[in-house]
Amino acid sequence: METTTIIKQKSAGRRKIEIKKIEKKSNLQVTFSKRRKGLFKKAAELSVLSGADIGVIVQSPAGKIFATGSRASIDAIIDRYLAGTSNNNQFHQVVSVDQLVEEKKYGEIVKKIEEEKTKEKCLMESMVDNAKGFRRDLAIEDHLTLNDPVERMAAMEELKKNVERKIEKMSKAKAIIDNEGSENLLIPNVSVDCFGGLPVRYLENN
Amino acid sequence: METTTIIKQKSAGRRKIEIKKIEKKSNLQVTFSKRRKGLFKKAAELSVLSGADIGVIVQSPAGKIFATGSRASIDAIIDRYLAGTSNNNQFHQVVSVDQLVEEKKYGEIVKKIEEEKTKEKCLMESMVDNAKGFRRDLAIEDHLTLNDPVERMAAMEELKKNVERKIEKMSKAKAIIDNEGSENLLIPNVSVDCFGGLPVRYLENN
DNA sequence: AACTATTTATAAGA
DNA sequence: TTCTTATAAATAGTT
Repeated sequence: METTTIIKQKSAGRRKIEIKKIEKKSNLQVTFSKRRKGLFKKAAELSVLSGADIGVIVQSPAGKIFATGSRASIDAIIDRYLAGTSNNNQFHQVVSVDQLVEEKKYGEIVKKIEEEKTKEKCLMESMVDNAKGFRRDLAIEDHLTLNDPVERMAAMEELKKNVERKIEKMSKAKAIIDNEGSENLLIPNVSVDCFGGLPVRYLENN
Repeated sequence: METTTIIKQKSAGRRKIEIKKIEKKSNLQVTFSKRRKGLFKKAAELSVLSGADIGVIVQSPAGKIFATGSRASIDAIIDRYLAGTSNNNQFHQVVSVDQLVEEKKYGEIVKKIEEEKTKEKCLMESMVDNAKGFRRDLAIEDHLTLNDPVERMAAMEELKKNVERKIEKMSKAKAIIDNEGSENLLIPNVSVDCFGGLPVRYLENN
């Protein structure tokens, strides 16, 4: 007597897909859901493992917005992002005096300050009359309890005040550079990249 | 004669790790680098596959900042993020009239507008005197060519103007609600979550 | 929502 | 840093 063993495949299993817009609406919905969740998990893991501050914001095709961020609040990250600048591939040097002091690298501090001072001086001289090249400014609030137009307006007013404070700060910074050098204008290194629309080019070598 | 076959393991292979701060500095550096790259790849893939707008910003423990964003620019995302609000778990309904029109769901449009109108009215009435609960406002610019204090100041001025425009817009929105209802105040659904510091809680059920 | 075969990401090691 | 490889983790298609 012969027996036939039928192994029933319960699933076809994962298949490779091409990374391009999913047209089938039901598939798109479920893929968005799965991968959005996966992305947030990866962000959280990276933050915990490395201590990095991370902010992620996603808007689904249906217009629903999801955001996640690390402990230091997106605010602090954005603030530093705003303070930092890049010009094509010519980045400013990362300088964190506190960190260097902690590592007792006083020589490096002096060296970096001198470098920054030179850079800022050059930039100041060459770009005073060339400050119109920006196109976009972003405003964001990450608070959880804004839920009516009145609150939102109040938040906007607050943001406006914050911007004014930042402008004041930058004015002082400019004065300091003019008078004393750029010791108080230490600038974090910023790498910015865009994907979508253009070919995907996430940072490979930084 | 006997032969002994030695199978040399070229690598120990991947091992499971616990998701907690990596203490060994060299490991942390390489893990940050790999996972940051992986995160950006995932973000780019999600954006392409689903057409979602995505912004990711990461600051390494060393202070270096990386950012990536989808085609519609982080600006547009943040703008909608700012327009949208959430109150604990009581979210506004996603309403995209264009989308509904495309799907010829006119009945749903009317229904949703009515729902929003009711919600806004309730919120307006109950929260007029309670608009002080926010704590943070964020300012960000994602332009690549700001590279000196003068340019940054100019950007700040521009941001200030944008904020003023937004306040004006919100004022108009408020007037519209008062006079006509909330048809022009369709609010995206916003889900915000924080990880790090607090226990990791990325969105499981949304 | 679950399942699972596969693909993809990645921890160590070289 | 860059490469390899064993293994862990994510996920596409199915139910």
